[in-house]
Amino acid sequence: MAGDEDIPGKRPTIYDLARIAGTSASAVSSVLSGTWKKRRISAQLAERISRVAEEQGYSLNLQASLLRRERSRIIGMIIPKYDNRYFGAIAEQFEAMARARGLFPVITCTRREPELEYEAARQMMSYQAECLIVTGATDPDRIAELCAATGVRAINLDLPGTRMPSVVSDNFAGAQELTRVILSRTHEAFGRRAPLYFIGGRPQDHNTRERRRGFMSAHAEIGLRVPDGNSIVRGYSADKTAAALAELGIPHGSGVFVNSTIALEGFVRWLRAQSPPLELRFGCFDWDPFAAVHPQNVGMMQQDVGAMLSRVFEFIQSAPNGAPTVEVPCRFRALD
Amino acid sequence: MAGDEDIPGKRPTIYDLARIAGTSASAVSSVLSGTWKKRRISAQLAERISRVAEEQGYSLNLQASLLRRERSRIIGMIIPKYDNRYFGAIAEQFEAMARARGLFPVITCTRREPELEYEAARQMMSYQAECLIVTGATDPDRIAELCAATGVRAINLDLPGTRMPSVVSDNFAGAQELTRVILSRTHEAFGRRAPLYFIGGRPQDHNTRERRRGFMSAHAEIGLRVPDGNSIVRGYSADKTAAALAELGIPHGSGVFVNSTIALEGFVRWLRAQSPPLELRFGCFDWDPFAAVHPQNVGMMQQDVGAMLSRVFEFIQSAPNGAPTVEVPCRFRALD
DNA sequence: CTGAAAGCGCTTACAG
DNA sequence: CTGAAAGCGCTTACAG
Repeated sequence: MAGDEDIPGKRPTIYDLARIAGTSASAVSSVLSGTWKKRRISAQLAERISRVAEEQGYSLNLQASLLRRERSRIIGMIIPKYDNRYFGAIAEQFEAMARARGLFPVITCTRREPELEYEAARQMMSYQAECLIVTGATDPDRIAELCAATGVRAINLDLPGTRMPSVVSDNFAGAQELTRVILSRTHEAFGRRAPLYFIGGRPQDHNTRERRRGFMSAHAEIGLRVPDGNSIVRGYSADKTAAALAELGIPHGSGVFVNSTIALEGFVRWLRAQSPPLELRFGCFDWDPFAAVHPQNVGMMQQDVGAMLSRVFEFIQSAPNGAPTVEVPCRFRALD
Repeated sequence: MAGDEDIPGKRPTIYDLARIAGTSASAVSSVLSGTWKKRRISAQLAERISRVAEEQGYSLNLQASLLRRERSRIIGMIIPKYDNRYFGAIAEQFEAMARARGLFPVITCTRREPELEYEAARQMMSYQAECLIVTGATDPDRIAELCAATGVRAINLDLPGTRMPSVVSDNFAGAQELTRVILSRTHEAFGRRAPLYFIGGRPQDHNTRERRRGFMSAHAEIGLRVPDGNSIVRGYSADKTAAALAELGIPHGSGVFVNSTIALEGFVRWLRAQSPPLELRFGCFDWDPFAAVHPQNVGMMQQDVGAMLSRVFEFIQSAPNGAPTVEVPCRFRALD
């Protein structure tokens, strides 16, 4: 019992446990990994091994274990932000759903920097991830190529690519519905039908394009033409949005379509700073519980994170050919 | 060139690269890990190896590399939520700061479930983390014990423990300042000085106790006694908070101290549902950019995530004895 | 019912 | 300037 088994700073291995329990490393390994019934190890030995492992504060060396195993069960995700209700919810639910399926989730945050996205994806390959979920990536196709080269299954979430399966919201339909609501609520409140403003997003990105298409379509339905000047599409940044709004000068009684809660942050800051107070109505594509109670907010289009992730895991299982894109409906949420 | 080096599904190893480049695995390893100058390998060979690695889509097997290395440079963090501005900011900044220091951050979300917290900590040991940041843990001392047994350095963040160094906000001073502001703004608005309500948190947890102490102290300063019935401290849950508020019935012209944005979510939902509208003033311990523009919000106490994480990394470097607790000042933020 | 042995893909002293 | 070899801590056929 006494002696050299307690070298400080040195973590015990299965060989240490075997020596202490008076058995072999093979037996220890199979007991600790739960495969001992099929090896028909006696319950007594199993019990002794477990006790010794406990006493010694043993913990498996995952690196060694994974190196030997054929499958890693690691599933990676790269995501632009944590500090945002949409992406925060994605990260949180992804971890829970992965664990529920017996996988080991590893997430890393890439801040919408293409180089970081690529480096993070490479690191996931190094971790031996079996699968990579690429969320909101600036250049998903470049990452797709990397994954293809290493034989890692990859799936886009939030933003689609052309070289791997993608799961995105039905941005067109969602934006169309949201635009209709803002138009009608603005009409109710101010008695006039004027084209809305569209604030936020990147002109090139798929989501912004689709949402603008839905926005335009809802205007066309009621015979309204949207002037080119009614848009501020200068990227996902609250600061830039607020600055641009100050230049634009939105008149009293307007309606505003805000694209993403990130742009909304700049918008509400700007709105709050107006003096005298500016009366208008807005809606936002994306959900935030505090933004939802803003008195001038007519409602928010919530992306269905749970449903999107379910589709992602279905793609993982079914391994479809080509690069199909699945669109998931959004849910409109208002407080009234 | 042609031949068997392109077995599909099999990732190339340094031995494959060595064979193709006509050199040894040792040379490949040192070139790819950047130690080749000190091995005085010819620039020409280094160049050839790099090219072959590129062509073959080589990526390092981190498991094998870490198994062999003496240090992992992995730094783990367990955190209760991602989907929250405070914890989201912690996760995001932690990753960036760890990377800037040449460490590999691994974060996992434990949903305030003590069993998950413990399991996640065990998994970090298995990953060979050199260090574990324990954020907002329900039972930090149990995790401290686990880390001590495996020789992993551990540091508490957000909630202190008695067995490892801790970094927390100065909850007492922050709550005192916030309470003073709410008291004075309520007085300005409604002309009366009445004790505030305290909404949210867990009665046992350190942060809630300290914040209540600051709350009480600010009342005592101006000779106000707070009735026992003025508190709702039923945990961190928006739903429970909203339900409890419905029972309590806060009168017109009151002031409310909301403890955490999680409780605030329930509070604003409840407030918005009141008819006729309830006029009161509130402040919140924790920052949220949308909650900040709420018309009845007098300001928010923002925890200084950057400063807290800097202290955490200082603790990691200095490896202090015992279990010192550092308190970091908060910043009051109002929009007016 | 159990153990000895090979080997996963690296890194690093060691020997030229 | 470069390579052969040992060994990190496991898992898993294989042989009793």
